[in-house]
Amino acid sequence: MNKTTISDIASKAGVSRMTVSRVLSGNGPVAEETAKKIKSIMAEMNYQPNLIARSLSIRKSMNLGVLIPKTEQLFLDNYIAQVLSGVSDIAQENDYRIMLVPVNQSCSEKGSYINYARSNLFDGIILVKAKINDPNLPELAESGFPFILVNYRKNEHGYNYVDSENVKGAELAMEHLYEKGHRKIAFVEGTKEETNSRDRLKGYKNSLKKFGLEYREEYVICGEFEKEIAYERSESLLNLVERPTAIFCSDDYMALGVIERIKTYGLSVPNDIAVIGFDNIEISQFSRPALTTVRQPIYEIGKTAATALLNIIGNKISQPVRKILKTKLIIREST
Amino acid sequence: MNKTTISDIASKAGVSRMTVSRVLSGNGPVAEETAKKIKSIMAEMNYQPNLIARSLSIRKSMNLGVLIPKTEQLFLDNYIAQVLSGVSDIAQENDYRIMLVPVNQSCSEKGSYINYARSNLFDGIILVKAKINDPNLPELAESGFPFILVNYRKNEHGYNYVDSENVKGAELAMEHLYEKGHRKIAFVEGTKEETNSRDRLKGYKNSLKKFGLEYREEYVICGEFEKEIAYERSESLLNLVERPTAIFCSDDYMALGVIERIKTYGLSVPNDIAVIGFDNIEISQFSRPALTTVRQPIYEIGKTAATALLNIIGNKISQPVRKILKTKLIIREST
DNA sequence: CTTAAATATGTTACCGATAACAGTTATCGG
DNA sequence: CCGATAACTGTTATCGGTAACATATTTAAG
Repeated sequence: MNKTTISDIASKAGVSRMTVSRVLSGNGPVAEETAKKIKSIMAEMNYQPNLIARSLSIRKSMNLGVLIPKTEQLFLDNYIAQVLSGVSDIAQENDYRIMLVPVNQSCSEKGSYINYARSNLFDGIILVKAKINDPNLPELAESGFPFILVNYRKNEHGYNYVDSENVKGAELAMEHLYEKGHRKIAFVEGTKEETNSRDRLKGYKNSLKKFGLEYREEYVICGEFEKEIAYERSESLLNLVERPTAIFCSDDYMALGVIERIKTYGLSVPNDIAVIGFDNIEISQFSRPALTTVRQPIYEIGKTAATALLNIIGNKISQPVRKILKTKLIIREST
Repeated sequence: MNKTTISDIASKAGVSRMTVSRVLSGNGPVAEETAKKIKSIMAEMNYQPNLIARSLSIRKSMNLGVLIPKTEQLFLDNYIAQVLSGVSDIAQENDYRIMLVPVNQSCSEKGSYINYARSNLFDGIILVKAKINDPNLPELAESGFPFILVNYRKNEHGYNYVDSENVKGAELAMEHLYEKGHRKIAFVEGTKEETNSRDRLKGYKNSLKKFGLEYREEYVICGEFEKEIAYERSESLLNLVERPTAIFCSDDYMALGVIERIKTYGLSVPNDIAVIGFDNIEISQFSRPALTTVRQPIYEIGKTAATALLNIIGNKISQPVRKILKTKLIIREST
């Protein structure tokens, strides 16, 4: 399969490569007759421009890099899948392509993905679920390379982000539990390394204060945003003498793990213990009991991030992008 | 952010660009001292090679294109997410990158994605869930461009594929239903345009014959592999005078839709009607009742496809790739 | 009818890397 | 001590496009 190049077309049409290039791009005048001839030759020879060569020439890759923390079976994470859907839709509308880059969780290695910015592979980067102590971030921000954070909030110079109302979302969840009569409410943290996890904890604490409830250390455990870990560690909550009557989990996956563990104790959700999640992933409506949760508009977050990134790339924006999307309580059966 | 190029490094080090290139690739001899100096300058200047330029030069993009049928919220499809996970893992191991390309369902437009093959963007293509009458396929096969089909079987010259045992998988499901005592078994087809859907239908028919059961047209409906459509159309099954006692669905999403519909009739699954799915997507274990289904090793399919594709690209393989992975019955509560 | 502007096309250089070939110097065996 | 080989480095051309400038031909305006 030897590719047809612009030179092949040019020589067959008896014109210079430049004339062919003009037909391709539509810029610059070409005689109607010439253009017609060139077009027919292109069709006949199945010509497709070499996009790599074009990228090199115009100094734009027409690619967006989507960097996601590398985990096992990457895309099974429904959250990431939804973000990707949003990004993909916007990219397509703008003739951009998407390149997936799983980056190592252990973000300690410096220069691990800042190098992608320097590799000319992407015109911009979408960083999903960045970690708070990620040493690449300051470097990236300083470099001026177009990038945007998804679900990571940082109000410093050079940072752009799209996030959802995590603090308020957590408060919504807590209000709901409080109204249901719960006073002993435990909290399952995600990872301490992500801003949205911290924000949800903050919302939890805010609410306790507001309702005049005591903050108890033994009521807070860390589930690392993983179902299995939440399953394991929730044991400590269930063994407490003053067992909580409700458990607020920082994400749905952990909520599912916690519910599973509660069942092993022969306890019922929500009668013995109510459980609420966060995110509203696809499964939450199918699990049993169906999960009460706080909806994040994840697909919209992806769309918003991609749109903003394209604006940054196109220099259509001067101010930093800092968007916070609304969350919403979705009441089902687990509370 | 002006990128440092190989020329910058070369002139700063007082050598030719070629020497720098040799240090980069590790091919060709470079004096230890020179190499050291060049490396330190590269580090100092934050040099990263322009991968676009390199691609043009070596005539390899180091990208795999993953073409998936464009649907709403693309990546929510758990099947695609699992394939992607597998592909991504293998790609990473081999320093390849993944580019996602949603392609229009209406595959009628000729040349829609064959052009990707000619654009030099990819070294190979993974085609997920191709349609039977896709006019691009023969053209692609003829072109000799490296590609592999996932869940599409076609034993013709130029076609490579990875699929699972769909016929046998369907027979496993039918056996299970038969053993459970069911004699009136309905079938919900996926789309007639995919080979795996046809294969499952074939397995259904095979089993009917084997068990001496009559094939009834009114027992077969088409759900287009969509939960909502299956929900709608399953009505016709439930309204039959001789209502089926079991419904075999070509995929899990449709099974979920069917179960939902059965519930609206005030009937119970599995007591009144048993339902079995296909795929074993993530949700199937969470739904209620938990879904009995036929597991496809989707993640492995992705891995296998990517591995094979890389072999084809590297010319390490001369024979067509035709792999069929095993399916397995997973019994839960819906039967 | 002349000149300026618009149209149509070509030339040269360049994007940033690598391949192929060509020197030059150092090393080694006989 | 000399020729041969290996080690090191450079030169030139090329991948397939596009930008900037130059030139030739029309067309329009005065």
